[in-house]
Amino acid sequence: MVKVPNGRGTGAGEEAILEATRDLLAEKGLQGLSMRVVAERVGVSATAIYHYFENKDALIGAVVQSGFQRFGEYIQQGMASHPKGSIERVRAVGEAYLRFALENQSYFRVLFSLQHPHPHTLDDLPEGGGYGLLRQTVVDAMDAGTMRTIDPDLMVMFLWSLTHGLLTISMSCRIDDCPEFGKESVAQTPLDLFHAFGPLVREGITGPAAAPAAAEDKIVEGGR
Amino acid sequence: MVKVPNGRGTGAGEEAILEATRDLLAEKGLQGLSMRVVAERVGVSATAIYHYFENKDALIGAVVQSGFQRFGEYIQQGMASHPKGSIERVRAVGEAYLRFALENQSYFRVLFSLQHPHPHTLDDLPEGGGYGLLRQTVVDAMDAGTMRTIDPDLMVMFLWSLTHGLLTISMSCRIDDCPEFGKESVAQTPLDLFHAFGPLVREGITGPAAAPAAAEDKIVEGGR
DNA sequence: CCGTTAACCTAACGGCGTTAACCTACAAGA
DNA sequence: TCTTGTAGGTTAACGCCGTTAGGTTAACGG
Repeated sequence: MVKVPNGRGTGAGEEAILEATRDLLAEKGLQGLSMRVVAERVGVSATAIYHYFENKDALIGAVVQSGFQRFGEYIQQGMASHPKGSIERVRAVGEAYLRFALENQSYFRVLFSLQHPHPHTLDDLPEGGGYGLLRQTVVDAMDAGTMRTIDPDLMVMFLWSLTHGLLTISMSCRIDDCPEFGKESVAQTPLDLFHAFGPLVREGITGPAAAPAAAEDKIVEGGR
Repeated sequence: MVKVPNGRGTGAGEEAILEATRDLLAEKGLQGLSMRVVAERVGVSATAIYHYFENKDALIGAVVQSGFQRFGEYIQQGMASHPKGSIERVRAVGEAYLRFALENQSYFRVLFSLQHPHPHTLDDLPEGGGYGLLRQTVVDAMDAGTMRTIDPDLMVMFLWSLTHGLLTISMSCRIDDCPEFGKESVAQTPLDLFHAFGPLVREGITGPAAAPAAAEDKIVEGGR
C-alpha cells in the first residue's frame, strides 16, 4: 500500500501537526506548547497526535530535526558567500550561526536546550548538526594556508565554542531586556561582539604578532 | 517581631524548603522538581511553600541565587591559587568555571537555562554572576603586562564565551553518553579541551607569533 | 484573657501528558 | 457483494501538576 492521501478528517496528517508545532514554538516558545494546543490549531483532538508521534518528546524531536535542517541551510548559505579556503568563509560560517540563532530564537533555545538534550549525538543530525560543514571549512582554510594547521577538530571546537558561548550567554539574559550584558564600552549586540572578537581570535590574547607597538591605545575595533 | 523560630510544625521553615529544593534539583534535575515533591521531602503540604515563596518560579529563583553564590566561591578559589596579574590566574578562573559546571551539573543547567532566564540581569547577582571577578582578574593581567591591553569587557566576553560555549555544547549532548562529541583525535573531556585551547587562545588561530612583519598577511578582515 | 498572626492544613480548580476504548470511512481480497 | 483490516480519528478518564480559597492551630504581645 502506498499511503493514500486522507481517509477522512480535516487535518492534513503528520505534516500539518509538524507545521503547527513549529509555528507555536516560534510564537509562544516551548512553554506555550502543549499537545492540546497543537491539536486545536490543527483542528483535531489532542490524542490524534499520538497516531503520528509516540509522545510529546518525539514530536518535539521531529521539530528539532527539521530545525537542524534549516540550521544547515543557514550555514551553507554563509559558506557560499566567500571563496573556499579563505578566512572570510570561516568567519561567514560563524555569522550564519549567529543569524540563525537570532532569527529563530525559539528554535535555537530548544535545539541547544540544556534541559532535555534531544538528539543525543551529533551523528544522527543532518550534516552532523552543522559540525561537518564547519569542519570542512576549517580544513579548506588550513590547506590554503590561511589558518594555522592543527587538529581540525580542535579548531572546530574552539570556534564553535566561542560562537555558541557568545550566543547562549546573550540569550540567558533574554537578550533584549538585558542591557547590562553588553557594557557601555563594548559592542551591544552579539553580532557586534562577534566582529569585535576578530583580532583576539586571529592574534590571541597575549598580543598581536610580536609588536606591542601595533597595539595603539584602544583596539576596541569599530566592527563595521 | 524578630522571627521566632517555629510556631509549631515539623519543617524548619524557609531554609528547609530551600535545602530540599537544592537537593532535589541535584538529584533529579529540574524535571523531577514539583511543589508536591519538595513539600513531601520537607514534611509539609505543598501549599505550605506558598507562605515563603510566591510561586514555583520564585522558589527556583531563590535557589538560583544561592547557586550563583556557590559559583562565585568556585571562582574565588580558582583565583586564590595563582598570583595576581599572572596569566595562570586567568586560566585558573576558567578552570574553576568548568569545575563548578561539572560538579554541579543540575545547577548549571538551571542557572544558564535558555528557557526561563531567571535573574534577567548580571547586576542583581552576587559578584555579578562571576563577571566582576573575572573582569578584575583580566584587568590585573593587563596591568601586569601578561595580557594584551584592550577593552577589558571585550576580553572578558571573549574568554567567558569560549568557556561557556565549550560547556554548553558538551552538556547539550548529556556529556557522558555522547562519545561522538569529542572526536577520537581530540581530547575527550571538556577540561582536556579547555587545556588544548591554550595555544589557540594565547597565539590566535592564524599561527604562533611566527609572523614577524605585523599584519600584511591576511588581515583582510578588520570590518565589513 | 483576648486579639493577632505565623505556620500550617484540606479541598478544589483547571490544565497537563497519556492511556483505553470505541467509532468510522474506505480500500482490498474473497 | 460482502467481509475485513486499517488509517485516522473520537470521548472519557487517570494521575500528575501549579495554584487558590478558606479554615485551623498554637504561640506571642498587650
